[in-house]
Amino acid sequence: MEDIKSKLEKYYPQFDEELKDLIAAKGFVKTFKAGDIIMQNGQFLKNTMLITKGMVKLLTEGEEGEEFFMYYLEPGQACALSFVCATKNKRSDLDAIVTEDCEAILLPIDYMDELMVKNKSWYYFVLDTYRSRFRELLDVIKSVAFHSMDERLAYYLVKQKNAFGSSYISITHEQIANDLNSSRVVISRLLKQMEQKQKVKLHRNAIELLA
Amino acid sequence: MEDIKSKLEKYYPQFDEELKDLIAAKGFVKTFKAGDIIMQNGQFLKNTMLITKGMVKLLTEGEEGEEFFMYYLEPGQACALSFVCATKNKRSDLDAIVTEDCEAILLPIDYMDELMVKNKSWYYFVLDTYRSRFRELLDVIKSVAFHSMDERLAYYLVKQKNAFGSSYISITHEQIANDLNSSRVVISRLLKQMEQKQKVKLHRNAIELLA
DNA sequence: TTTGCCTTGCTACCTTTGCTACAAGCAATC
DNA sequence: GATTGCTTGTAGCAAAGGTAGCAAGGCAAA
Repeated sequence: MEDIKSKLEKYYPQFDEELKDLIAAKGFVKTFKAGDIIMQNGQFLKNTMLITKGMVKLLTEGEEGEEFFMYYLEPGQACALSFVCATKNKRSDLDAIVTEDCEAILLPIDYMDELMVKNKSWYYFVLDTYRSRFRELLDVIKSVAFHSMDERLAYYLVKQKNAFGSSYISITHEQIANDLNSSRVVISRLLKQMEQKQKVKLHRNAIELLA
Repeated sequence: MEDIKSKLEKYYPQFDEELKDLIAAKGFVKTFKAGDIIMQNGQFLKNTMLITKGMVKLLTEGEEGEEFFMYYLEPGQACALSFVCATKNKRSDLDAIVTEDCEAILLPIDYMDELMVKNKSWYYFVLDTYRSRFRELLDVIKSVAFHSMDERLAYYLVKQKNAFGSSYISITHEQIANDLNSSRVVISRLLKQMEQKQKVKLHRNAIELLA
């Protein structure tokens, strides 16, 4: 239990003592391996998840199983969907896949309503999570609606760089194509052009962002 | 004041007595004309808006002023953005334009925090609004990410039909092109194809959805 | 009635994106 | 070192979507 509390102190310092104690008492830690699917379209959620380690990738699926990358969740962040769905026991709309071995504190959704009214720091946290996810979705919409593939690719690479904190991005062209719902050939083509413009340096299984 | 309360009873029946009384006491009614811009990108929000008449169109803007339609707000609905931005006094990300003369009850955002903790029916309303708007954004993303222009056009027309409750949609090709961030020629082309497939009947300044 | 504006239809043409196919390169394994 | 599989580079082609330009028709104000 003390274990949970120290994790909360590290990654969720904005929580007040009362909240941290409650989560430490009622929550539990769960770990996931890279590749695990921790949430799937259509599934019911029973817990709110507070990420404390690793990285989770959120994506949406098309009718024919196409994927479309939306955003990453890092330590200190929670899944907005788990709030949304929690309250009314609704199904989720997104898939969440672990990209780096991951650890999260799970809190049964039964406590949600009570916490929202009783604890101010939780209330602010939830609203903040909503706001940032809402914003994230808006950015996604803007990028697809207003930008062509080359711009989206550049935006995507920057997002990767920020998420993983390195200009050396380990990824294949194929994976990028999946995330952007494009095709491998197109991505390779555009990356070549970017390389000619000195924007990236291409390696096998990796891309280096220049400047 | 009684006026406000009867409007609330009609369009927001899920509110409990206490909440309706409070809104009646602290809120005020404001009317807007078609074409009015009631919220603009970058603007601070001072009030939460509960629509009681007319129709408001939410759209996002690209860097070069391109528009992109997202969804409509009807009586009984509130702007999720006004919740999001309210709490932390953040700027809005969307534009809201009145498409049909509109009336709304405005409630200063100062009451938001208090209401959330004190009033359950308000709390549920806010979460519900979040969920439906979140879903709406997800649908928008899916439609742009996975579907070609002809499918998006069909989806758009159905959305219009549902919003205005009529298969006879008063709109020009140019306006549709703006909403979908496409071009007039493309929309006219696709509409012609739809007409040949007996899916629509084209009129001047209007489109009739068949079946 | 005439004038002018807006809407729609249509043509020609270009760019972007996507698909198929194939070759070359790297890496791991036997 | 040969085999196998995954990744990347390229070429050729097709479809979708965007641009420019112009003509015709409707509608309304002068």
